[in-house]
Amino acid sequence: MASTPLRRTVTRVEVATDRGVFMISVAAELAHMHPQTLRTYEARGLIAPKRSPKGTRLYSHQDVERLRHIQQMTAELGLNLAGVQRVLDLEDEVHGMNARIEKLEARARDAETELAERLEEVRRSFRAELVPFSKPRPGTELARLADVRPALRANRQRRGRSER
Amino acid sequence: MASTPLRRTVTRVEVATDRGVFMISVAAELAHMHPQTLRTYEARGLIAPKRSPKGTRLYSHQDVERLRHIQQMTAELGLNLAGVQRVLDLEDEVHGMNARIEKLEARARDAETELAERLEEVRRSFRAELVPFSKPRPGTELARLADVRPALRANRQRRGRSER
DNA sequence: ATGACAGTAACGGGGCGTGAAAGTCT
DNA sequence: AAGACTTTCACGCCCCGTTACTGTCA
Repeated sequence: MASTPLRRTVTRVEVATDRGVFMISVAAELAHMHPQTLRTYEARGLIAPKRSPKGTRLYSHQDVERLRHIQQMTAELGLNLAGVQRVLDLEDEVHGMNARIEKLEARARDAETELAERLEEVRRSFRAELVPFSKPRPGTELARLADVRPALRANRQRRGRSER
Repeated sequence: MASTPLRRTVTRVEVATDRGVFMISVAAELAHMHPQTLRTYEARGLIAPKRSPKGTRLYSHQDVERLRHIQQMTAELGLNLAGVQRVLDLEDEVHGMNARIEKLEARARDAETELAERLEEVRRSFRAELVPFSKPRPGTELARLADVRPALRANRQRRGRSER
């Protein structure tokens, strides 16, 4: 039986982050916690692992991440579980608002460039269809239409005042 | 000594909300706390009352509000002080973000109505100076210029897709 | 001299992590 | 039969609100 020495190999597996794959002992070790602590957290509603058909808890990658986050709050910052619960709620809220802000910023930016583009387009069409045309008499609507940039500038200033 | 019976009267005073006016015993009573608890909170950095020239703590109306808020978190929700600290920070953040969202929403709304107004104005000027004018031939730039609303509508839809 | 302030220190109840005991399933 | 899961319960540490003691000032 001169067996070849055992060799430790490394494998890589693709798993959905919300798929329950770790049993409680593994999840506890990954999160540096006591298994019983994980059960307590579940009873408190801080975490909700899936269950196997046999009833054993199955923790997903996301669950482990959450556990680590909780561990950091309790061990390093000294929060109790009531505090953890509240903080998790607030952090969710903050993330939601951040996403909202991103979208609003993009929308505001779009609307402004849209405005500039549209006016530019109008100006171009105007010229294309009426050329050749003599320079509009100063002070007329046509004169203003011939160059819309001053309006845009005034526009930006007006908004700038009410901001930040 | 047939003194007239004492009569309790009510007075009203205007005071800046950040002006230190309550000594510790009063502030403690207003917040339903023990005076010593207030000193502990100050040592923990949860509250920062002003000081009189003699060194006695002076709590403002805002301070009392904050104390009540802390009291509600510890007594009703069961947070410990570490949790309170973190929650207060997060709540500040949420308030700041809320203000930011308000401004962004107003700005986006302005930009959109601005766009509509500007185009409408262009259209009106156009008509005013060129009337009487025959109906533009369909498919020409002039036909599109004569009514800008379809462009606006398409515009809104395009933005709508990338939203919420 | 009384009373409210200041600070430091000790008691005590409750939260929570850990460990043990007992049952079930493979 | 051994081992890992399940639940329930008890021990013990630590946080923190309260109380008590002492000193200072008006």
